Amino acid sequence: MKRKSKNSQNKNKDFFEKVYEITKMIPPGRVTTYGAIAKLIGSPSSSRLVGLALKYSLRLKEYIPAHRVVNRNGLLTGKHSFGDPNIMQQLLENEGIKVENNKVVNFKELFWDPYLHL
DNA sequence: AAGCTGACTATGG
DNA sequence: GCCATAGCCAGCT
Repeated sequence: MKRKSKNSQNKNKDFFEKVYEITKMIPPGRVTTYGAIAKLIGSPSSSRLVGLALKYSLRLKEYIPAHRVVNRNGLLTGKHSFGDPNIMQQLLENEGIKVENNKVVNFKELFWDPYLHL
């Protein structure tokens, strides 16, 4: 059956969904990076979309531990998207992650590699 | 409907 | 060693 072209809006929503799925995998007290997620999905250069997806994930009814995702420097670049800049840091500290100067302390050690989960 | 934006990252000057 | 630029791609306005 050929489908009408009106369904041409079949866009790759998988990207966002995968981002959500991977983000949910992140264990408490751990953090990962946009690049790692993007690479895991298959588009290492699409790290922006990861952040974008996480931003929109905040609107979702489902809870996504978006605060566990930081940039490759361990910097809380997305803290401002939580409504108030302190929320993200509070969430991280609540899980035992130390944040100093908007940066995750011992980021390298706390980094959770999604590949290890596969 | 078309263009802008963005929670990035790597590279070059 | 810091600032500027380019690539990336889809959802949002």
